[in-house]
Amino acid sequence: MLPPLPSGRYVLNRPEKQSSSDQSPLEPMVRKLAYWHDLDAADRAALLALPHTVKSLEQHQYIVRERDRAAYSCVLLSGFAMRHKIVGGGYRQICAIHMRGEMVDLQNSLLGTADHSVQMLTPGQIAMIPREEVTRLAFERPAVGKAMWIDTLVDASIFREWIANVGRRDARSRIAHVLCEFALRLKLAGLGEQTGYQLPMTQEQLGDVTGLTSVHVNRTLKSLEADGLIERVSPRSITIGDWKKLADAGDFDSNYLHLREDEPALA
Amino acid sequence: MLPPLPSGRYVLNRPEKQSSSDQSPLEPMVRKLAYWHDLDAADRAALLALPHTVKSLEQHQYIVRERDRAAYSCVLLSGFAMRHKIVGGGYRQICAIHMRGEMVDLQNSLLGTADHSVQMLTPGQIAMIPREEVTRLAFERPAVGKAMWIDTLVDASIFREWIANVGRRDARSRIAHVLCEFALRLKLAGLGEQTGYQLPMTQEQLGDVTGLTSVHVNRTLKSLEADGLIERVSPRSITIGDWKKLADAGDFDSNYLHLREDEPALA
DNA sequence: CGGGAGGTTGACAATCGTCAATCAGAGTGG
DNA sequence: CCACTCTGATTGACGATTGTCAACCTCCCG
Repeated sequence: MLPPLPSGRYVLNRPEKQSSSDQSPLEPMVRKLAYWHDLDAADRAALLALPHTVKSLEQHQYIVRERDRAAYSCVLLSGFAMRHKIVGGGYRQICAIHMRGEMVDLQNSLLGTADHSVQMLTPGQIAMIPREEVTRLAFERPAVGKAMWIDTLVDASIFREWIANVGRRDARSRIAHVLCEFALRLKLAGLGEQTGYQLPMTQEQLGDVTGLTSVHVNRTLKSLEADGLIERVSPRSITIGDWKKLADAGDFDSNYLHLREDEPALA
Repeated sequence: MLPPLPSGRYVLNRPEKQSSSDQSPLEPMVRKLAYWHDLDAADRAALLALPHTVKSLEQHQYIVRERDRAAYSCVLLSGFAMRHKIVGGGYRQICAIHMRGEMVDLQNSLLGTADHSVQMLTPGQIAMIPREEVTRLAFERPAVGKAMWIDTLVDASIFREWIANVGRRDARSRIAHVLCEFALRLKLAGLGEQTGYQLPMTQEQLGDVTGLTSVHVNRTLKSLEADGLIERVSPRSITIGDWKKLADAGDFDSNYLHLREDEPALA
């Protein structure tokens, strides 16, 4: 028996009645996986046929809490989420930002207990898939399994880059670097342009991403703006005036995102 | 055709002649994978039967270089290795330390080009396995595949902890934290005790792990020693006098290592 | 005995955090 | 329509952790 679902509003889906339609809520996940590895029609159909429950979440609502034993794998359908850890003294470190189509806890479903929390940054929706269904499919269909494996490896590559970012870059470079990363990832998810986008987080959260205080984030953003690398008409809107200058300031090289070579974003 | 092997001294192995012996160089890898997921006799035999070439490496020799296209998956048989990234300004960040039995580039074998370098910290030996052999086995034998997948997920969990370590802890906590992590991991690999071990790196490298300068690492170690949390008879030897005090100082909770519950190291 | 790598120490500088006040905008209720 | 409130952004003054520079020491090895 699966444990009871967390509280919230639910929309039941009957995948067998809509799996052939591209309106399935799981469609963004298929698109993301197919980006990493070729999936044939049967692979895609099997993914769309995964039993799932769609749930609407409010801002700040938890998807996974540290030390949970997750029974579901969750796919983010809309909105933004973050992974974070709380360290001694009550400080928080955000170690990943997730957006539409990303599988939010493949990690927690194969491992026993969650080693960190996942929380909504904005309101949004998730699809909950029983964890055994995901692992079963991964081994029944090698193409699907490889795509998922690659997906976890790319996540790990981003973790490594973030270690370098908070470990060895100064505040200005850290901020510039994450602004570049977000530009490319939002564009890939169809949620923004490389030349500008809406930041889905506060300056305090940006501080928790970069290991800085919100005060210093604020000063650094202002300095980047003063030097003409970015523009901000409202606090959350980022316009990248000169990509090359921002990428230089952030020591940014998109290699670690493992984008496909036909991706024109590498400039 | 596989690309030519890098230069170095080689020892050819004939796995079919020794796969039933526990003297196979791949034995430490099997032990590590079996720690994550039950492997039956056939799984173990299939792992030991993987074609491989043993190679001796000197200190500082590279296993993988950033932007390489790796054709082999490497298993560390002896010695220590590190993953690192070079950031602008020539600073280096070490993002992982590896020891006996660990698979050093599952990441780089499924992904195209390496996003970081892997380099020997000490002299040692690796086994090189053609990458298709590894992925083939992972999907032919689900238990092996799951063990490998879990292995990459635990690596990712450690990356996340290191993001939090360099992002949100002060120098004293960072150093204490890595000293605790090394104690447990060295013990698990049978290379040390939880109460003390030989650190396989210089203070400068410890600085590259923690995002500090070697000077500050030195002062911090001295301070930990002055407070009785550790002892050092020689610069590289670490004796942990009071595990609880060191773990407290380092805000250390072994949950993220995903050790088995029967592991007595959790104290 | 000489050379080199790594460890140790001190003086000083700089980045970044802390504290605290103020400001701006969105939503709410009267 | 207008206080009122709350969250997040902005700014300044000051302090502290950590980096930089430079010297010296210690040990190992040829």
